[in-house]
Amino acid sequence: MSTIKEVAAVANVSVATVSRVLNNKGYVNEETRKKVLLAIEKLNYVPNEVARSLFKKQSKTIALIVPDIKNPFFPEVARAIEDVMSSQEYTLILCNSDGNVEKEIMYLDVMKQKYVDGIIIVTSTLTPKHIESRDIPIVALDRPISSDLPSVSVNNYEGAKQAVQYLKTIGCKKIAHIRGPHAISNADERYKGYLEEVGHEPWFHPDLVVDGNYHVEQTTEAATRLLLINPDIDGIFAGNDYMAVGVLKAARKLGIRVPDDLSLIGFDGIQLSQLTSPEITTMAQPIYELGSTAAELLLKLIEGKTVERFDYQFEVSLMKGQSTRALGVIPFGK
Amino acid sequence: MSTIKEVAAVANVSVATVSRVLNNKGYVNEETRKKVLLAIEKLNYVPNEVARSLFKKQSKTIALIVPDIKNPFFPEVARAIEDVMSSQEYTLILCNSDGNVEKEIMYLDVMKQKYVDGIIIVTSTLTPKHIESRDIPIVALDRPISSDLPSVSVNNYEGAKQAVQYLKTIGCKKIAHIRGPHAISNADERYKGYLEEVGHEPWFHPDLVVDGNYHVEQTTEAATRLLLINPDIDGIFAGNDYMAVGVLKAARKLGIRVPDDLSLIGFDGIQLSQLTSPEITTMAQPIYELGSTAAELLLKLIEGKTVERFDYQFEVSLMKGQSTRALGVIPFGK
DNA sequence: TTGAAAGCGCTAACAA
DNA sequence: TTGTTAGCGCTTTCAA
Repeated sequence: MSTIKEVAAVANVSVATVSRVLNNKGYVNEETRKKVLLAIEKLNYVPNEVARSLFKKQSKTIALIVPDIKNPFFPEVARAIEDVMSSQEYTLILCNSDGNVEKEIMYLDVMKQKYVDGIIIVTSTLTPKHIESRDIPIVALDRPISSDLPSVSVNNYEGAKQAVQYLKTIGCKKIAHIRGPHAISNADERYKGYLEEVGHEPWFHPDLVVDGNYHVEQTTEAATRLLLINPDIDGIFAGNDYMAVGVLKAARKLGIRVPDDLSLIGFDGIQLSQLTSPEITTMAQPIYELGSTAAELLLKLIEGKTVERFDYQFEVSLMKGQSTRALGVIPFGK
Repeated sequence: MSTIKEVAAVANVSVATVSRVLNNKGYVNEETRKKVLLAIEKLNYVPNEVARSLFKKQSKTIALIVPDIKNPFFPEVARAIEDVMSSQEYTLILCNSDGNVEKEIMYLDVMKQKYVDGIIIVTSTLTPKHIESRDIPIVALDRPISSDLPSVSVNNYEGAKQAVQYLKTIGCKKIAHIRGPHAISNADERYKGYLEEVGHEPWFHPDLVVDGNYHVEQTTEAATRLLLINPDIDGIFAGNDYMAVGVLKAARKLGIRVPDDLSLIGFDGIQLSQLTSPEITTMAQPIYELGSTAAELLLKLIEGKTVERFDYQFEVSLMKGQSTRALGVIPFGK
């Protein structure tokens, strides 16, 4: 790999001149520019980004910290983020925290050491203190950290209400909820939305809410128990699509037909929801847009531009699959 | 962020001494070391990795180039790679190439510019020439580039044969194959394995092989047509689990019962194969091990260690799900 | 055992 | 319009 010095030597100019043509900055004679370009071509020269970073104190690199890239929600946002980043010549570092504070902090510090220009993080455990003390642009994704920190998420509460309303609309008379982890804000919001819609129904009972913990296996077990104890449940709102899959498995095992006997609605709109049979009706987040918005917001923060908004909250939309009864269709045998 | 200079000033020593204690290199008096450590503590100092990189010509960073992180196979390897990398204090850059040569080359060059220490790549289009001219440690994952370039993959041919043999074992009399893209080596190998097993059967016909192109929708359509034209097909070997999902959707649409009427086997063993109902029987790759092996191999290459092996080829193993008939069970109505 | 100083490859004052 | 030079923060020779 050749250096700017070598280019300068070949072109018979100073390194400053080479730097000028490289960055299109400052005056440089057209003749000279050509000479330099020729030398660059000849030596197959590309500037050393590390040296540039050292001087400029920025690396054209950002980090994405997620709990686990294997969770199918995250590859979708990661792809969106990488798309906008690479279009701006930025590079994306991927980190898996397992939702573990120590790992999150470790990554934060390592990234800072590497002069990473900014960070997008999905966390339920980090506090504003952790962030502010590190003074590096950060945007929270999926789960806001605090109201005065940049974040991109969806209206989980409203979305959950709409999900349950839809189940009511199609005629469900007893609706259960498989909820996500108590420590995660979006799971709480969705739970609250559910409660708001059904808490005052005569049939409502707290036992209709069970923990799925965002896991398929745990959900399958929990849903199996739930459906065994309450055979009259005819609607389930799963806290996310991943858990909805678990419900589907439980139903199949028990011989309960979806949607004939049981209507199921999920949340997220990840690709997986469209891969099951039946396809899962879900409250879809604009996942790609979440990622790209977070990326663009971070970019603005990095470039010191004033941002008009700090917290973006998108709405979710009903995506009808085959896991819910069609409107007005009376199920067999009822 | 404080610098080594400031630490030196506070500790009242030279920067060289600070560097020595930082790196545990060269002689340094126990007293002096303590002074320095104290200063470091006091200033909350962490060394600047970029400056280090510039000097050492290495960045403790590697890149992973995959076609698309949204393809559920890749998050699983990415996680494995990141696990071993982060345990060695390396950082992982993620790139999506969409299987596009131009993008692959672009990323290769950008990574080189960033002093990335090595690259793990999943590609069907890059040639040895592209790699060698860039002289940077590279290991090919999932798809070997050439026999003399480091690679980690599985025995696709053998795996495919075993898949088809299993379908025969459980009594399938007419077995079709949904194959992956023609340009991808592993899809070809799996196709060859299938052919080897059934090419000479009296019932075999080239039309039993259709293109799924590693896409769910395309597979659903192709499988629908296939099953409509050949209602006597009782076994399908899908080129990967992703496409097997498509077959499942087609079967459901047509009212064909899996596994009662049709036995289905996939390839890969991604998590998705266990999320469908029925769960898909598949030839499972040791995905995590593939990733971690690639990572370890790359690390050795980076550190200039001699490697005993350049091409790792793992075996796949049958993972029984519910998409294939149980051995010896005669299906209803036959 | 320690420090001075050169240098990694680049950018940007400043001077010419 | 161009060149000289200091400096980004670090490591490592070399000399003391």
